[in-house]
Amino acid sequence: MTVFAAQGDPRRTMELLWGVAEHRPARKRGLNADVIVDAGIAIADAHGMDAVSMRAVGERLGCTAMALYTHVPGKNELVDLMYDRVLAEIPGGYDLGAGWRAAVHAWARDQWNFCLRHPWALRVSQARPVLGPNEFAVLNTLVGILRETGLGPRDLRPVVHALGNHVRGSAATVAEAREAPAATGMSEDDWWLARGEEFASVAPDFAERFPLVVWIESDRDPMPEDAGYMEYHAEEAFVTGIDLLLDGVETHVVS
Amino acid sequence: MTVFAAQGDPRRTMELLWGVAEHRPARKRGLNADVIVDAGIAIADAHGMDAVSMRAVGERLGCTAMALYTHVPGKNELVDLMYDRVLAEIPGGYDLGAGWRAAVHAWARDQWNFCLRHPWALRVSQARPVLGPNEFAVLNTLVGILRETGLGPRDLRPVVHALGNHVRGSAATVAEAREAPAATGMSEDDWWLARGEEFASVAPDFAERFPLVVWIESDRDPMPEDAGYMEYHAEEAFVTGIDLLLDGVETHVVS
DNA sequence: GGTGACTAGTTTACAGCGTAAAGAGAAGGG
DNA sequence: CCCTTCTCTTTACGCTGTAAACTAGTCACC
Repeated sequence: MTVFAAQGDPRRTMELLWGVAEHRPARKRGLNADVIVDAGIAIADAHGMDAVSMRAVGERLGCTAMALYTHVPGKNELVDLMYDRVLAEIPGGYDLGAGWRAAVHAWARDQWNFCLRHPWALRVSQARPVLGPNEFAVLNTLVGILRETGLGPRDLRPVVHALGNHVRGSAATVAEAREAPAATGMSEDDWWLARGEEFASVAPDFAERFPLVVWIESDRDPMPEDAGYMEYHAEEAFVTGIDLLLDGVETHVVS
Repeated sequence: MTVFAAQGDPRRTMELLWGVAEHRPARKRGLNADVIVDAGIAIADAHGMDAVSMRAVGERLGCTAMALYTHVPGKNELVDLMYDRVLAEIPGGYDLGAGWRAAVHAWARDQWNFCLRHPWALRVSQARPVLGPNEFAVLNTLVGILRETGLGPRDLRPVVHALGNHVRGSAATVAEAREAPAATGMSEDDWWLARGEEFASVAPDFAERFPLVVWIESDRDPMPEDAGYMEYHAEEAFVTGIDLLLDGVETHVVS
């Protein structure tokens, strides 16, 4: 399920996001939006987004699924709140002493780590932003770094998009590679082995049909033994890709 | 639901993908893997990935959901087959007469159009590739263009990843923006309006808290009236982002 | 203090999902 | 003609988000 930003009762959701919901201290019996969001995050971190069901969250809190609806408008809104909450982990200030390139790399690295710590966050739609405070804080920080290039908003907007796409895309590959064994009941090695065997028998003329695929996959460094195939190559492509983008940015800076 | 490449009976799935399954012509009563895949694609194109259920596919073909299991191992495998089938639409040859930059742009444009024609294809996991013939054909084509740069596999692999991430990321934003109204029952304009109103009341100090967000969003050309907000800006960022990447590639070519 | 309003939480129910298991009915070979 | 084999249907299970109705506990007020 792709998760869309909340549709029902936008006011209530925004109030919860920005923390201006009137905190009803009276008559609280333990349950409130905060602990529900925490429980959701704990489940998502441990077992993935698909494991986050209203029943599962309720069970973790010792109540029924329906009890949650008193404090949270619905599941979509719960996911929005979870998303904005974890975004707060991302640091807000980067040292610009070593130049904007180094700062962007540090930012990208933090973003990457964040995505792997909370892979489910990658499933929240970017098309209808959650519009929570921490989402803006992250953007504000990145723009603060990029402004050091001396470029203006028109030039920097595509950079922001491209960086975000690259981080999210690379991280998604790794995140899915990690989720897959649990979802399919097959480890990465087993999967590639099983696929590879079938592969040879089903497409014996592979090298003739796709010579350039063989070419692009050639000339690789040997992989560390303990690394997952997809994971290792995705991380490599992630770092090099950031550099590629920044090389492109630099060509505009010089001019 | 993120769709993972098939786990059950890899042999059968690979045979179906590569078309070497023994075509059982005898005793066919209309139903076979091909028409099932076509029906799935038709539903997905018209109503999105979430509308593709075994029951829905069955209904479109005038049979029950369970009848499909005779011809297709399961839903994950059906989606894999749908994915590889539509990938065949992507052209296989690009004119290199105008240089590799123009060819990459043409490739990216075709890829972009493909993603918007079949937005559900963006939901197929990249971590466990489907390994169908058309997936390799697309890669083969792109590498054929990029090799014109004169760079080797080690340099080009990150380029392939970054291009793919950027196209997919940009297209996903648009695709989700188009899906969202149906999923949330609220048009894009209504949604932004409703959110915007709450926004002002809930975060009146926005400009002071996130000055750089305000800055980066400034200095925009006026938007065409008939364009969706997200859609318009995502396409703009897509095209400019490709150029940015290629600028980066070019710095390596010259050296 | 009694009483009505409000609120938090439970119970039940519904329509949808993927698919396992078993049965029905037709086609083809001996 | 019978028996095997294959296609398709029926039924069922456990899962999902959440609407609706109900229960119980707390507070304000006459």
